[in-house]
Amino acid sequence: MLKFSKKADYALLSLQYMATVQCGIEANPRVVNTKEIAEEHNIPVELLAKVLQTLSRHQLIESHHNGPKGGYALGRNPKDITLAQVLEAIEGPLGLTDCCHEKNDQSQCEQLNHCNIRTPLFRIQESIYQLLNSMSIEDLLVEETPMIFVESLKPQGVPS
Amino acid sequence: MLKFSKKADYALLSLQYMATVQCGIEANPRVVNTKEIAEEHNIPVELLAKVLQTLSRHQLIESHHNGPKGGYALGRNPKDITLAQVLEAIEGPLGLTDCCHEKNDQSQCEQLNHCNIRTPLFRIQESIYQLLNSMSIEDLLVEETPMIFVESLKPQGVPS
DNA sequence: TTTGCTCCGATGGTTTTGGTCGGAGATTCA
DNA sequence: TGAATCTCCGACCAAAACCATCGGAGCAAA
Repeated sequence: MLKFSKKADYALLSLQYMATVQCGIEANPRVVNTKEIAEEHNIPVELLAKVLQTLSRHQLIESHHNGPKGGYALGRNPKDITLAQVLEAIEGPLGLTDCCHEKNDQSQCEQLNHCNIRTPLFRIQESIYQLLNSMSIEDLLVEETPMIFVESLKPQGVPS
Repeated sequence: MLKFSKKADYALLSLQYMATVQCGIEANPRVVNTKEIAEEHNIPVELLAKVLQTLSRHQLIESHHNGPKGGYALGRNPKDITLAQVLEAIEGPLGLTDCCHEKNDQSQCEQLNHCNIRTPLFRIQESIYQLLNSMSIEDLLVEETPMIFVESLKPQGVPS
């Protein structure tokens, strides 16, 4: 359950790779192209191209179409690119249920006219979003990422 | 992104409903049948039946096949049924990435032989699991539920 | 001018999901 | 006993999402 799409995986891998190239040992801000990332991680080139295009369209990376030396580079500091932004760009807004982001007021959700679980689920969703928004691409670089602390939604603790 | 399946929604709705019936105003532990839940929430009966069967198979609810007065009832205290258990029963184990629960050691994931994002993602996944495991069916009740009076013991018509 | 890149749209195949159907077994009630 | 009603199980189909591919246009550097 709650699986990322492969596109999302590819996006995260690419961003992590670009971050290591730009902020890693070699200090020169190099531009990487699609083929390089694809071969590095064994990803279909055409699909990865679409992923990178999407990221570029959302200003998460910058495209340098400079002919043979063109490619992509991070648009911001890795610290300023959160996982929530990446996933939202690739997979759309976070929504555990269908009735989350209804365009109109009570347009749909006609199936669950007696829906009593909306509010608790919204709270869970909000917590997950905070979680994803608290981690950035920079956090993917360090070997041992610090443990994430998530406050329990329940007032009192639970025996787990 | 990260959307629950409709089956999962139906499962949560059903469990919440059964909890209100059993632990609500009327103290008699009544058994509810599939049709009642389906009509209450406007869910296809056959699909809901499958969901309830799955929940029963995972011991989250108990089936009472007592002929015309048969049905389902919660198998445990609502406090002891966590959302993680429900979702895991319906949608399978939690796994953000494909390489999460590989059977063998390094069987698959040949695509991402240079995968550097595994560890951070595992931590996120663990946090989400803790989150889902910290909430129970009981927590779905405490909301300001719009008085789902169970006066509709014999649901006749769909309330528009 | 040629090469190699980004970019965009369209398309096909595969998997997942939502939903349906029919039937077997068990129990209650008349 | 027989009819009705329920759980239970497996198979099946249609729609949607997803993965992947292809072709082509535009642009900048060599």
